[in-house]
Amino acid sequence: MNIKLGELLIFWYARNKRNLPWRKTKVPYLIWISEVILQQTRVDQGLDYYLKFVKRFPTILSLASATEEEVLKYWQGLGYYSRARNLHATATYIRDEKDGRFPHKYDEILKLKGIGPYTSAAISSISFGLPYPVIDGNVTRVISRIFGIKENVNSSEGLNKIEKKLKSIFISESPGDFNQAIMELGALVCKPSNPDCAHCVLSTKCIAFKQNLMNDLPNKTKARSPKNIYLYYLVMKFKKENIYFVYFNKRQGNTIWKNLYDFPRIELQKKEKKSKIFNRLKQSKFLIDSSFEIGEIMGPIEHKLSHRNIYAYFISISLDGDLEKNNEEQLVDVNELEYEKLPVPKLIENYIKKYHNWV
DNA sequence: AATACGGGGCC
DNA sequence: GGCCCAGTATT
Repeated sequence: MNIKLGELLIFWYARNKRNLPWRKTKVPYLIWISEVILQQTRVDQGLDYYLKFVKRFPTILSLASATEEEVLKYWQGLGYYSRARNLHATATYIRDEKDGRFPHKYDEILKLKGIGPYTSAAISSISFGLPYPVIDGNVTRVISRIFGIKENVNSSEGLNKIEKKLKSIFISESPGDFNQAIMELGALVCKPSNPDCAHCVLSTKCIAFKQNLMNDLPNKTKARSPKNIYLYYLVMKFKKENIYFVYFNKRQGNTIWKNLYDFPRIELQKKEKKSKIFNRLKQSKFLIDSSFEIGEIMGPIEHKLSHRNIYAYFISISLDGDLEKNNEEQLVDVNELEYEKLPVPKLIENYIKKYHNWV
């Protein structure tokens, strides 16, 4: 008896898989949403977002009918917000151009905004039973260990080897189960550090295990260290008809947190003295013609991203009244109730929750 | 081929 | 403090 490696994987998966909501369906829309949420995101982090998202937007049509702002609000805190913008854009595209039906072919799915090779293969295999193997971080790790692939998996050479070996064990009769099985093994057993080889169904066939290379594989290019930036947010408050408002800024352009809201800000590469900040502040285009009073400064609040270490300061500023609107930034005056509907970056959410007072 | 894009968990 | 995560788009 010579059981195939792929069969072993599927057998293990059947007995050990987690009970996750998107595993109870094959509906392309739901698989799509789950796969996009899980891009660069762990199940634990994405699970609640998935449940709330599909409850509010249960169909392609409901998602297409919503505003992007509301979709972003449901995404708030999850990061990589282009995912949410692309989901919304693609939903409207499918509604308007595809008769509301999700495409059925790998190549068609691949063309959709926000869907790359991984996600198209995942949807194709899980929803439509098409024989496309997925390659994600889990698969790369599992394959490189099983076959002892030492090439840098970030290189095209390494990736080609991964792909070739993966195809050699792929079970095209059960593509969805195979794909989820190998990812599940990567997530639960063949973990990045301290893999649980003692409980791995593949250990006897695993080169990394046999040669004790588990902690050396996969061989990856190490990430560059993040850059420090210093943000000085202007929290401009004023009173209108006995209600307190703050100016928020809808972020424009192709940059971080696009279409989310924060405050007008001064961005610096280095930490500067308060006096220098105040000088910059008084000359800022928002305040140059207004009368105002500087209140307390909060911070720094540290906010660490994969590519940035942000040190954020929040400068409370009391205005006498309305500001003249500035064209370059999209300023909106927002009160406490209106704020609840606005999508904001986690950093801003943290500040508001912990430190901001509206009056 | 390299970089931007978020945020959280683990060691 | 670095590494990694059910990646994609852009340069």
